[in-house]
Amino acid sequence: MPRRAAPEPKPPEPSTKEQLLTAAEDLFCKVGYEGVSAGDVARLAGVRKSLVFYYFGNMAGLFEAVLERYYAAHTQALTGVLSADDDVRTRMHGLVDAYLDFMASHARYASLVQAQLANPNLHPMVEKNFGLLYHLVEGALLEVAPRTGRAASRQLFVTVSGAVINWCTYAPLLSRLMGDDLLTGPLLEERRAHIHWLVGLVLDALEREEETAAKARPGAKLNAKPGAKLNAKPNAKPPAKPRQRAAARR
Amino acid sequence: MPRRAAPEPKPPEPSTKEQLLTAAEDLFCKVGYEGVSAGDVARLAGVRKSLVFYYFGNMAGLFEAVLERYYAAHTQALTGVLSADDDVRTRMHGLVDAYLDFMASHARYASLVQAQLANPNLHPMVEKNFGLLYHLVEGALLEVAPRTGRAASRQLFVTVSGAVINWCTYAPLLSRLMGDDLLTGPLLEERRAHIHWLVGLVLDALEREEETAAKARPGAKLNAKPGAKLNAKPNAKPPAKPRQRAAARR
DNA sequence: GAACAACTTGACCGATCGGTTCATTTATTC
DNA sequence: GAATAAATGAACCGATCGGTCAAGTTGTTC
Repeated sequence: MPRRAAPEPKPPEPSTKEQLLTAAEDLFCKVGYEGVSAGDVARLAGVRKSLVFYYFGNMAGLFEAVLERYYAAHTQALTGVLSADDDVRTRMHGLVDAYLDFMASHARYASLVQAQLANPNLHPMVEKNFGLLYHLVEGALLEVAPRTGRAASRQLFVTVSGAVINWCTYAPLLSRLMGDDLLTGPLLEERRAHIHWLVGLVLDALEREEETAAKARPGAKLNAKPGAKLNAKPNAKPPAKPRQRAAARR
Repeated sequence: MPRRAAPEPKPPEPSTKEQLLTAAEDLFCKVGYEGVSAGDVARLAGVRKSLVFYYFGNMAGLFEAVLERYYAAHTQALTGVLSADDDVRTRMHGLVDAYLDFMASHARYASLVQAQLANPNLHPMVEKNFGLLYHLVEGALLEVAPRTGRAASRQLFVTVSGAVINWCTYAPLLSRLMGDDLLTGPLLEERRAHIHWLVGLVLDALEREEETAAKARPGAKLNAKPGAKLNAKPNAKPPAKPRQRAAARR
């Protein structure tokens, strides 16, 4: 009973391929790519090992299929907020919320990808998708930050993404040290407030720097440089309910 | 010719054990713990595989020996600056410098440890040493930050350590995207300036918050709370040459 | 029901792995 | 130089791995 096209569409009953994919997700996240064998995946999925190779060719193919799922969700989570037409400040805070929520609810993936990124001979698909996400986010940051220097968009990218991701990847470890779960409840909200606070400090500072730079500029050219676009509402919090969670911000 | 004790003490000529250790360092950092076999290590060291087990018992023992070396250096790099008797602001910036310099020059280790930290079933020695470093740094941050809340020391720990470490672990990948090496030259200095700038923003904000909190407090108890100790030199840069590199700070 | 494709099974293969065993060599000590 | 312990080399073992293959089963189409 491999396919359930017409007969009984009510309970979609995951296909063997999907069962394998789900099992592989579980295991990859639990013990990393290198630690998973085809037999493990098949056993968890309740099928024979050879089906792994029937459906995915080899282990790398299986891994790519899992990564594909993850990156699709990841990209979608970010493009949503970045394409909103809020003012830039709201969009930045929205990015933080979207990023943190996504990572907190996909923390196991975060660890999987982080382990891959730390691996010098990383999978081409990880490199490709990381590059895409980098250009996406760094490009968005160029709206408020210069291209180079101590406040460069590339610097902010590493800092902010690290602030989000490391909280999630360190979660299993830090939860033991702190005695509470980092990915839910008060500690997650404390993290959210922390990052929003930080982003606020950075945006304020960028704004001040732009102001002094504009004052120093003899010709009164306004809004001509990156960083100028955010002087609409200096130092204000995002205008009421930018995401579903705005309570803990200030 | 295994031992060179008395005969020719001039060229110390690394013992077989040290050759194995060095080879293991190389390989672990290059392909991660799981990706290294005893035969690989022995081949690189130019000896037989059985010697790995003769000297280290098993692969885990070899890994522990490598980690021991690394963590000793890591801990020493941090305790040095943290025990200095500079004012707290200088000490914080010194911590950043020490941390960044150490990580940039041990980037391969950073990736190795990061991959381990992202691994859910991590090695006990990694967990132990991470805990020690966490308590060391988080304890130091308690001097300037509260224990809980959006600016909590534990929050700052994750943010600052992530800002340093991720730059180094992402380096192989980002260097390709940025077209220049992240771990040397101008990009490393840009990173240094960025983190110092960020730390400065955070310390300034903590100071302001402490001031307003003190004003709100009816009894004029000064310097009673964490965060109070840094109001000696508000918003000033560290007093001239706190580390060997203070040029790029401001 | 014949033909066909999609799916599934279970046995199998060569390679590699961590680890062991044991004989041999080397340096040291008396 | 005999005795001894440390160090080394070489062959080997059982287990597991990724991957293949041929044979079978099941569902679909005519």
